[in-house]
Amino acid sequence: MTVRTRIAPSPTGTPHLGTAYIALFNKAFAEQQQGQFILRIEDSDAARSTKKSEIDICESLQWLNLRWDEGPDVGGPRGPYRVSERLPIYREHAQQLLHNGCAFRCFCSPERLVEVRQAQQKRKETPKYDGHCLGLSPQESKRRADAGEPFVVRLRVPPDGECTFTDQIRGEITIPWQQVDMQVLVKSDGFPTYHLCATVDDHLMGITHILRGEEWLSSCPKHVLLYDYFGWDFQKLYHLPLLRNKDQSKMSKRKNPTGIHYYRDRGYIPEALLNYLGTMGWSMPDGREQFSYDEFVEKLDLKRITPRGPVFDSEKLDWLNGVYLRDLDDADFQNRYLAWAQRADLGKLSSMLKERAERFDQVLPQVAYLVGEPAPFDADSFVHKSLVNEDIVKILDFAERTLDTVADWQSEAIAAALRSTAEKCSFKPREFLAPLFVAISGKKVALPLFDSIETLGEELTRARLRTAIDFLGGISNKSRKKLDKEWEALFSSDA
RNA sequence: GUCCCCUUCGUCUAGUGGCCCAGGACACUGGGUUUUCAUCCCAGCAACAGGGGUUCGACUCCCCUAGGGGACGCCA
Repeated sequence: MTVRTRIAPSPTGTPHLGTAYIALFNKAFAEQQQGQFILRIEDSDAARSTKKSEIDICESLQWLNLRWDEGPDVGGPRGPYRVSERLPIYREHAQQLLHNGCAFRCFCSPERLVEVRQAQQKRKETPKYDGHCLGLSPQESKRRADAGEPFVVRLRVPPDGECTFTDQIRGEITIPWQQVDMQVLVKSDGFPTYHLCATVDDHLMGITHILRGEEWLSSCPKHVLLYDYFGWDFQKLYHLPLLRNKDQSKMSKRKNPTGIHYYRDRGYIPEALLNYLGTMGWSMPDGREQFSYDEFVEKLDLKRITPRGPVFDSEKLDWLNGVYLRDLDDADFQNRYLAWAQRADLGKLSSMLKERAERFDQVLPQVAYLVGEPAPFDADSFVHKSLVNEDIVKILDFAERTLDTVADWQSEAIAAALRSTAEKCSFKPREFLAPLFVAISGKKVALPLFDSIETLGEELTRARLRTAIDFLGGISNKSRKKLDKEWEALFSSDA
């Protein structure tokens, strides 16, 4: 039996480091076993999935050299490799479950579901579906569906007993069925949920080993049940630990740069990043911390994966990247850093740069803070005639939240969003923008703010804002709460 | 709240009952090499969450407590 592994990202945002982490282990293991590594695009959330995100994901995995043997772009014998192109397959399988009584139609309105959930929470019970439509006769169920009443398909779950399965990293795990919700398998728009399509596709695509994030551990019983209902053999499961923030919580963009592009744009080289990711929850038998991807493939032993969630330590990554840079021979180093600095998006700034320069030697200093690190702040970087420290921190924090909502990362959209926030919290645009300018550029004089932000990109911008906030003393839990409230008030008054 | 997972230096980790009064790496501190800086070299700091068992012997096995994390969506 050939080993087949997969990674199934959902194209709903910027490519995440966690995806690269999981991809690395899947790919390396498949390669070691002379099997195949598959990329499947899990675009089962029609509302949030975007083509751009899919392209970004592919591109960032390619940058890391984590190429796939089968996938939406390269095809393969078990395609198609996009959930949205496999709808008839899921429909057929859902039909089968319905037919066997392993699943049932649910006609409950979203409003009712919310009510039920709230009542359960009030009674301190585990929120889950109350089984309202469980008792519908097949005839009744079919009649209502045929009459055009909207419905979802839910998984039938045993009322008692427990589910036992094996995670290859942790051993046997037992979860009471009472804890397991009657999961929606098919949404009212006819799309499958993750649980249905992932299980069906993993089987149909011949996946033999599932290496995925630990967040899936508690939904395993649903997957076990589905495999049981279909009569299929279950894959070997490996739940890799979740990458963590410094405070041990699941790595998130609010607390850490999580986008793969961020690391590329800051000049980490793929070899180093991959190497570092390979030391998260795993170690070489001989303890070596610097190793190439090929060495990783050669020595990878899934049994050596630890279940403990590792904190992503950017300082150690910096050190490792430095080691790699120093190992490059001089010509290589030159080629690579010049290639890195050769950024097409810098071209957009030409008109602004021309106005501000008489010679090329005056151009470089102007873009320095966009291409490289900005000058460090000093005591009076943020001093402002009408703003106190507290205002400035608030502005920086609100700017970060505002930028979160910008879907189209263009200077016009960025400008509009920030201006609107400034107005809402009754700052003059000039006041609101001043601290941002310093936070972004590190200087009092620089290229226009919104264009700088556009060029910097989302994560780099976020990182600068956060650095500035830290420089100003950070945000205590107490003031964080206050800011949350204030933001909430501004935001909801919008509606 | 319920369920599940986890618990070795600040951080990443080695350790699968005696080799461990716990080893390596990052960070930090001190020293050396170097015209500066960086690199490099040397040294130092620093951990088995707590409590019960099991055992001749526990970092390693079991139980409890505590702490951390995750899940509880017509998101994945």
